[in-house]
Amino acid sequence: MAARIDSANPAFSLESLRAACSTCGLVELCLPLGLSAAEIERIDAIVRRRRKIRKHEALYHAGTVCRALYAVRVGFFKTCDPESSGSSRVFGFHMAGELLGLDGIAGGGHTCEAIALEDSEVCEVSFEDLEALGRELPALQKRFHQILSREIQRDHQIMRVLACKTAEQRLAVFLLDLSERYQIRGYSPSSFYLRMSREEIGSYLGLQLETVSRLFSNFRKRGLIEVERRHLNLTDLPELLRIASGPDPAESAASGFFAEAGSSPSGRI
Amino acid sequence: MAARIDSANPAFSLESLRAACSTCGLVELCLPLGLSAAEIERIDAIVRRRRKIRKHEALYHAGTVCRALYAVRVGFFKTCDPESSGSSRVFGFHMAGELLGLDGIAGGGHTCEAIALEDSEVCEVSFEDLEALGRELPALQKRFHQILSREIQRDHQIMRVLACKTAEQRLAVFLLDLSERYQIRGYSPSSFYLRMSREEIGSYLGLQLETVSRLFSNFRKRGLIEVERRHLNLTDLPELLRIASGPDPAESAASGFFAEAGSSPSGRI
DNA sequence: TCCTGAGGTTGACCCGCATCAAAGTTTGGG
DNA sequence: CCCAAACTTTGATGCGGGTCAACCTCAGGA
Repeated sequence: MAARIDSANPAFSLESLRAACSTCGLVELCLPLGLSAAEIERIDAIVRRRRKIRKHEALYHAGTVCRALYAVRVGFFKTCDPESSGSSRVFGFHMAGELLGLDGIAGGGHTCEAIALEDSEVCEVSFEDLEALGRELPALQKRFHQILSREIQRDHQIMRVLACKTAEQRLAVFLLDLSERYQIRGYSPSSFYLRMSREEIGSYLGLQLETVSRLFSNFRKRGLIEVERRHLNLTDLPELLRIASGPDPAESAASGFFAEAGSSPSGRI
Repeated sequence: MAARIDSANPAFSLESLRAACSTCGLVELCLPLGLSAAEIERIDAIVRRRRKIRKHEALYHAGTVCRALYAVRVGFFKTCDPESSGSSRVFGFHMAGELLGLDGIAGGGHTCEAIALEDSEVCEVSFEDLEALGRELPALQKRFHQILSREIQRDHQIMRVLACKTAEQRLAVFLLDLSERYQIRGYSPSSFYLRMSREEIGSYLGLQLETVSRLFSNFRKRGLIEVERRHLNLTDLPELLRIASGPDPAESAASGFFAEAGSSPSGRI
């Protein structure tokens, strides 16, 4: 699954087990983006360990006072409210190269939990160490602030969708977002597996699972997608884009969700 | 209006016009929270100027590449999508001591604009300077990260509300949030003026202005509030809390919005 | 192999809120 | 002082999507 990116590594060596960023194919997506080789080696030193998280297991729980960040190396996560009360609200889905745990920085522990949706692997970075190194490497400091700020931007986009868009628009936005993020990582933007259930999609988009299911069927009938269980084929990206940006194609589409998200390869990150 | 807080200052002096944080009554809310007197004096040096923004004027526009942050000193702001298309989506309301412009850090300019809802005043801090000083003062660096992280936490709470709550719950959550933030600033938690229109409230909560108006009337009839145009009196805070946290009082209320927001004086900041 | 439970699809019904409409109220400018 | 525009309230109506329910498929375990 992640072969295409991992193949950028020289090989599966001892080196790649100990060190981290210097030999990682995700260097162009993750924390070290834009840093020099020398700077990246400094980061290697604070990446404590790589943790493997099995499907359905938690990387961290809500309330945990773990003062660390996690970079997804392999796999797929969701962040959500504690599962204690059955249907927990999903805040986001997280792919390789994305940082988890940004909500825990403010103190008082994580406000949500991170669950692996497939067997995954993360790099753990002590937040203390990251701050300390940031004081030495302005480029790292700036990069970290950029990541935090972009998370805020992204949350705003989700708020836009939740507050203003119809169910149909929400699903189109969601599929296009996934598409773009897969493309950035070197995968097909139009054909991929959904790692999450209909219920998790619905929770993320503020919809019921039945509505999500109906919309998939509806999109299929209109020839926009092919869908078989969790395998998905986006067969009409332009039309999906039109749906996502608003019901009225004549509208100048000035400030639609994807007017910004699409103008530059923002994706997550 | 802001007299109660400003009265903490020695006087309206020349000093208070030039310097900033050292003589500011908001020191316990704003960027310098938790820093030593010596550290705060260092911050004074990078607070470039104080800008006055008149009601309805913009502090910054979307797309502006201004690399600065703004701390609200006096007044009240909304952040929203560009007003170009009439009804612009509101992302948040911002009171004294809160930081604006966090979305602009990621580069590519601000993604939204900040409009004053009353005559206001902000302190401008160059983001470059803040990063540089953060490298010297770990406490400042940590405080800044805390602010960014808390903004993310807060956005998650808004997403929770938008995705899961009914109109009635949303308005109750909104009123209680305002109440708490006024209280933190030394004002009455139960009696205050709304600085924003029904339409702006609706935009923020993902509702139509008519729905907001109807809910105000409904709450009035139920004896929860007294409302006269924009003056508001919360006469039954416990019941508002019950409404906000969920329809079922028997529910353990484990992960409701205000289970967290209420347990500690989080407010904004 | 069957059994079981989780996940997915589809239908029927209806409620909450959007939408359209109209009238009252306040504010600010000439 | 008056007028126009902005804001607010309230009513009538309709639809999008929530809710309840039934059935189907698939994966994993005994």
